[in-house]
Amino acid sequence: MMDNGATSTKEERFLSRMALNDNKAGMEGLDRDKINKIIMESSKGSKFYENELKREQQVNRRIEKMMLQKAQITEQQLKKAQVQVEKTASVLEMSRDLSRVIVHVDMDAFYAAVEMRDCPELKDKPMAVGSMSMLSTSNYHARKYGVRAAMPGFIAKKLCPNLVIVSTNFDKYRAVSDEIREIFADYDPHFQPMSLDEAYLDFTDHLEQRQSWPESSRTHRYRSRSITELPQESALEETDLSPVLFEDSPNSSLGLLGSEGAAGDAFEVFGTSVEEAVREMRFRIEQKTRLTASAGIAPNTMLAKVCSDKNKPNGQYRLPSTREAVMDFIENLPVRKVCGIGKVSEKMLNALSISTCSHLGQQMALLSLLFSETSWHHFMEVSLGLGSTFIPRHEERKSMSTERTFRELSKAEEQFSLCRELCEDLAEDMKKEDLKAKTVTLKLKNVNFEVKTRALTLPYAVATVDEIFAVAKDLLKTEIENESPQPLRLRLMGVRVSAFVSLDDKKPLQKSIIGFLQPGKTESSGSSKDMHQNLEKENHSLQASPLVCPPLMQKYQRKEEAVKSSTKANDNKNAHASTSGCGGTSSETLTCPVCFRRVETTDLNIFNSHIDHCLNDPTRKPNQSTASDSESDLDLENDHQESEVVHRRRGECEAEGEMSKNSEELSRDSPHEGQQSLKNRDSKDVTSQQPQSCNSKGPVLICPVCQLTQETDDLTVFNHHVDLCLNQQVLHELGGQTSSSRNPPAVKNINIRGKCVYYMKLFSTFSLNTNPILCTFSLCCMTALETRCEHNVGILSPFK
DNA sequence: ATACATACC
DNA sequence: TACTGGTATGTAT
Repeated sequence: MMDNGATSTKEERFLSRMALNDNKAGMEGLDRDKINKIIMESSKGSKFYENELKREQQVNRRIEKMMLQKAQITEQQLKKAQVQVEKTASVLEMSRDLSRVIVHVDMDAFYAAVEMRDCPELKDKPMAVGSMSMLSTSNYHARKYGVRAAMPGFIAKKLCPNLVIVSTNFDKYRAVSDEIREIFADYDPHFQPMSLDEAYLDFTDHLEQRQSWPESSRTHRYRSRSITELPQESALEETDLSPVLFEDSPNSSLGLLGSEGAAGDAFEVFGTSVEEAVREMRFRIEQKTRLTASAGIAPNTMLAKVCSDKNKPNGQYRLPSTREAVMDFIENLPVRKVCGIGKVSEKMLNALSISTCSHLGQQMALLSLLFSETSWHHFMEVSLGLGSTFIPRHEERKSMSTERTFRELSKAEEQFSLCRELCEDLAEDMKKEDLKAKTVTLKLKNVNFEVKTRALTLPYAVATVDEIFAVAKDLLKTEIENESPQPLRLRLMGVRVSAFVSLDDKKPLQKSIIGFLQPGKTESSGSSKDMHQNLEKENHSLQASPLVCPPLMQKYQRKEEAVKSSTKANDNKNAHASTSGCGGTSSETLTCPVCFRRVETTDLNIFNSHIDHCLNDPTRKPNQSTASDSESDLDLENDHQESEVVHRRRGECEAEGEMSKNSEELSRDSPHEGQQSLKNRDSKDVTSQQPQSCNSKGPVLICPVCQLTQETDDLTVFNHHVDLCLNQQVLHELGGQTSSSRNPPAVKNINIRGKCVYYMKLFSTFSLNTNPILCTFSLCCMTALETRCEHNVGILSPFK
């Protein structure tokens, strides 16, 4: 009886893992039960099935644990969590940025569409790209049968016996991808490709310019059919493939359309609205490639991604940039649609009766108690309809790997030679990108589909076949020995390298910080380009997450970029300052990133004290100091060093909004750990925060942003104040016109903060253990940085 | 740092 | 017959 019960539960739960995923476009209204039955019948008893079952049970245990935890939560805890969550929400809310226009473009059934285009026979047949073992994608016809990506071909065949399976032609897809990317670049030169067929674009700048474009610049011709390589089918194809016009287009210029028959001369004029611009882009894609794309338009990437799916295929959807529209949109959005919430997260959330984003918002307090900080922060952003409002430039790669699946391989000898082959392939790939890595990971999957990884990090970097194989071989050998006298029965082997070091020098980091703080040194120790690269690298080691960049700092980036040109214009002056000013003798001094004065020491501890002082002393702020000429030069010089590197870097990730957010949440959300230890670590500095002038009664802290004293010694409260203050200042500053000389304080403060943050960043990189804490605010920055570095963030998503 | 899990295309 | 491959990141130890 018990057995029975357990078995039936097993089966039932198993379904959720194994069953058809019909949340993709083109899969609505299918006979799920029938499809699932076929899938089950095809899978049952296989090793794969058994393994999936095992994993499913693991997830179930995880859920049970979570439910147990949930049961132990008291009303009081929940209430307290609710307060925290609401506070965090209000801070997040303040950072909402609806000013950007983000577009997510996604080709429709990409590989399948390419194959259909090139083989008209396939046009009205259900087809898929891949193999009997695995499909990459299927056309919409096949989707009606439940055939979809990531399904093995042999099961797909059972669902749809007439299915035609075409093998992949990656070179072709890459070529098409290059074509569409050319078009993307016209709308956003910094667009971010997510795969061959998908990209995020920031349309904001394009739209601004577009307003003043003449019609001629917005006019695009239909593909000239007489030149088409496939003349006889092209007429058919055109009607077939080109539902270019959409009812939703606001000012559709139907009247200008050429007749269907007339080749060559037909053209269309597109308007200046977002919809028109995106429609134009999709039109051009189709004319150029004879393939269709779908797009989503929204104020951030997370939403844009969801929107692009909404009217797929060959459609687009715009989510207006108002809070109301966003919240309405989110309301009934299934959590599974959100990038970053997959099968498992969905199941866990479902167990808590959460299936839509509005549920997510309603249950935040609970979620904050049951999930990790990163997770619930992500949930929180999702529930508020927040996401990344800028397109992060592509980060340097963090790993490279190659793996192969094969029929059972049990002989050690063969395993070693396969391992070597993999290393050869990998070394070749590494060479193409000039990479050297310190970590080698071996991946093994046995015939029961159990996956194992074994890694080793070396004190040096490797790049050649022999070097990599030497490590991989050892790892493999250990595994074989562990299993002996049984052989390892493998079905997959893979080798991955990670922890890359930059090929040129890879100097000790300590040197770089000195270099950075010694303006003259840039010139003397190498070209500024080298410096740039060094810093860039260090930067990358810190760039935890390319995904979620908070709105505020994103703004900085754009701002800094705007400033960059003017900074560059000062290059002459800078060069002058650093050579004639103090270039040669600066090896004994460091430049304070707060006051920009030289500090005559090379002792970082002393220097650190100076900065402590500076941060707490308003008169040291450059905008208030009596900026003599020489100081201005220093200032510029400093900027010169930073212009290329720091400014970009700032924008990239160490977003200030994120910092305040992180620190804010960190300090409150993990009272046991974060806040407590922070406070302990900081107690001395809190005291030092107290203004010398005001050594009065109650505890007082000075806000580094508004400079006003805050009558509290509660770091959480103070922290919150600083966050609010910062947000307000930044928003105000950015909301207003260009920073006229009328309004320097805010700007200056921001800059100071930027440098301060950067400074902290360096320090956290170099693990300077002595006096790492400069002041409460810096601590927040630093903590936030550390948090970032350790936990990364995602997404926003997609990604955040 | 390592291992394993989740997610995305 | 037959359930991928590549990359990044989150979670746990």
